[in-house]
Amino acid sequence: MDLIDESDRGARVPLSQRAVAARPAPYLDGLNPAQRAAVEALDGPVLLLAGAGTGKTRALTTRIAHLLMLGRARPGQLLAVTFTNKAAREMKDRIARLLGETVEGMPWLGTFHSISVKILRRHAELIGNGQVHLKPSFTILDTDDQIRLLKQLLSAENIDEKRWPARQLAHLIDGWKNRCLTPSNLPRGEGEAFDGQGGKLYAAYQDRLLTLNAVDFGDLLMHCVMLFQAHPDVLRQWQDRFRYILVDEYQDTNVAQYMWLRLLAQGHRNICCVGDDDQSIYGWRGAEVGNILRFEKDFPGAEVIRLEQNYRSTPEILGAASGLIAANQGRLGKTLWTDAAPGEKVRLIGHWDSEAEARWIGEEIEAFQGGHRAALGRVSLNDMAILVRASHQMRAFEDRFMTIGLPYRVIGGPRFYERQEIRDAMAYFRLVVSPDDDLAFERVVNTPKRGLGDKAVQTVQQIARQNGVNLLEGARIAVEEQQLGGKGLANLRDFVALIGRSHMAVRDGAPHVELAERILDESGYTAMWQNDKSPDAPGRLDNLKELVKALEEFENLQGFLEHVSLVMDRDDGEQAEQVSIMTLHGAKGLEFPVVFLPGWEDGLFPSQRAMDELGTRGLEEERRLAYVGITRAERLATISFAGNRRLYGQWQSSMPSRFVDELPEEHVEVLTPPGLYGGGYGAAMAFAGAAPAGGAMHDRVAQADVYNSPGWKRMQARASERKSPVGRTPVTIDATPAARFAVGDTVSHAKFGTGKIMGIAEDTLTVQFDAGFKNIKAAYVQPAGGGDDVPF
DNA sequence: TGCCTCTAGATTTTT
DNA sequence: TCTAGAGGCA
Repeated sequence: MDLIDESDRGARVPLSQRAVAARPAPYLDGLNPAQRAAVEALDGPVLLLAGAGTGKTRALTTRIAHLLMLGRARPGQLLAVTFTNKAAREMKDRIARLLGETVEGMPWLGTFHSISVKILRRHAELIGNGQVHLKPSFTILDTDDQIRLLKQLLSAENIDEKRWPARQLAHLIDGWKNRCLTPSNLPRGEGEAFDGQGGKLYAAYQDRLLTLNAVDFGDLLMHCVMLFQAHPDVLRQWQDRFRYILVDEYQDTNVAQYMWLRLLAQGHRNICCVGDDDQSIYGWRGAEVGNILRFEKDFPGAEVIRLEQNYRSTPEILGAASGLIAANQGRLGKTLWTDAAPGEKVRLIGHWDSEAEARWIGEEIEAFQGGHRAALGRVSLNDMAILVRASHQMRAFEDRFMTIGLPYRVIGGPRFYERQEIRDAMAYFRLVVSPDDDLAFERVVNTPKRGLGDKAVQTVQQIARQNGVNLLEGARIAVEEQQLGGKGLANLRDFVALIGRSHMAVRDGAPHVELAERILDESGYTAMWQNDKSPDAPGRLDNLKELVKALEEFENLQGFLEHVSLVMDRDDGEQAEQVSIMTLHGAKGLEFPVVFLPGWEDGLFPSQRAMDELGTRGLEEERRLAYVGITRAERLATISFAGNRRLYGQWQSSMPSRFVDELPEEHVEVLTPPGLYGGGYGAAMAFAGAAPAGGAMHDRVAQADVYNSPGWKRMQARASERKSPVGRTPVTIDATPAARFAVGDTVSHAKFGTGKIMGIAEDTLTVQFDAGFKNIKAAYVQPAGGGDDVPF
């Protein structure tokens, strides 16, 4: 196999290029000295320690541009690795902008996983267990497929899935793969996990994957490393190819990724890793901060360059973040500084409960938006974000914003290709393209319902096994030999015929977009959602349309499937102004002028579980998360905590986060919550002071004092006053602005489903949903069907 | 087979 | 409180 493209040959730099290199490089202008050093230190290992907001991406992309402009490497000889597709795309765009559109794309700029796929497809036949080996057309299973496969294995082994859930096994196996532990090199003891069966099940799972000609996400990296280790000739080819290696977010690499990089970098030794040990927040999924802390030992002679000038935040925000992170041990150490003008201090406020917190933040956002904070001027909703520790915190904000009609967007949530309808449709396409895909068969054979339940599938599986064929073929035999009962038989016949027909169409090169639509229509899948009355059915149909539209960009179904499992992202177009709500993890790499950080309470943040499971290490990772949160803010950060929080339907009281006390006082302004009077500091200070730094934190007496203060009582009254209006009579005040509705009408709402209007006040409706009474702006609901006249 | 009811469990998430 | 999954019943 010829790995080296013609264009890559000839390392000597032609005169013309040298002349080009001698020209002044305008893209270097405007870099600060550290950034410039990062760009120009081209040879040998380089560790670029880039603090938050220090122009890391700029340095990285300029470095790539510089390498290309100097003719040190051609685009195909640069390996640039990121963690997410989004980061890869961003980097590509920025390089294109730096160099003008003339430079051909960089084929090896991508995520660890997408690059690994490319490498693996070229050497698939070298991966195997002696009997079976991978074919270059292997499919990539996602977490869902993985779990279903493991469930099958567990039930085949008669393991009680209740005591030993497939999810847990999946997690275990992922962990092993993250550390490049194959079933055969699993340390003794590790395989004893999972009721002594872990190692055995892992081996069975890997064998099963091979027979399915499939790999999971963890395999992509692990197989590559194994390939490199077992086949030095192959490794050498790749080492030779990649003259320069660049790695983004190095602090997030796991052991497998580290080994992968080390093997590849041993060729030219030109590896540049960019990262920030203070922003390592993915330890729980295998990332090893140790990789970055150890860099200089791993790559002797490494040059370490620190980017410390921050261009994002005010000195107060930086001061607060730096003060907090200073409590962590074992850092490489950086001191962020800025020459930006002083701004506002980080604000700290305590609330009575999580509802009051959501209410207050909603009011603040409206005030900023309206320009009622002179210092900041008008702030667009797009420039404000709420960053939470756990996604369940989002609900309070969603409920509140829905009520007051504040537009928001939740970032995160299930990705486009993880949605049920997308995965179903994809399974149809997979099966049509490769009839061997048994997992796809199982997913769609009874979706929509065709009267083919567990029993029928079992029969098909049996027949397939007896005949040594795939499930689709097994189904064909079952139909032929009439091994199934009435309705199911006819339906299965149609199903098999449809897939067979479509498979032929794919082979004959039929137009794939129409074909895809036909598959979804004729299988009854589209009809299934059209007949579905639930409020999210229309959205699902839209998603299916979007999926079909995405197909247009590919030449055929195969090409699409190849891409989608790794690369497909939901690109929610920038539309109207909306506040962003997201998790702290999701916010990494983003920045907003105004940031709210709610829920700073011990147990929630830092999370109890992180501390229980990982002790100090967990606590330090949580602290880094806090650091990431604060440093997202450009101009104003507001930290808040609540004395009571509803968790799983129960009200629980909580103490302010220990991180609150670790904030350097000089950069923090303590706000008095609305409704609290007396004492300049107000109850927030008393509350914050109730948690002495370190040590015995849960001082019930101090807490009780706070709760007995008049201010808190008043807040409590306010809080309960706003709770559900049940028990009060809804009154119609003025129906004109919401003229299209009348009391008694049935309406539907994106989140709450259908409900009945109980009252109208200007443009706000009081609606009784299954979930209870809600006050909602009329614009957020749709009339739903004829209002039946059931009296309330 | 499929609908209904009950129960247990419940971070963070990319690929 | 909400949800997914398991078991019971038509």
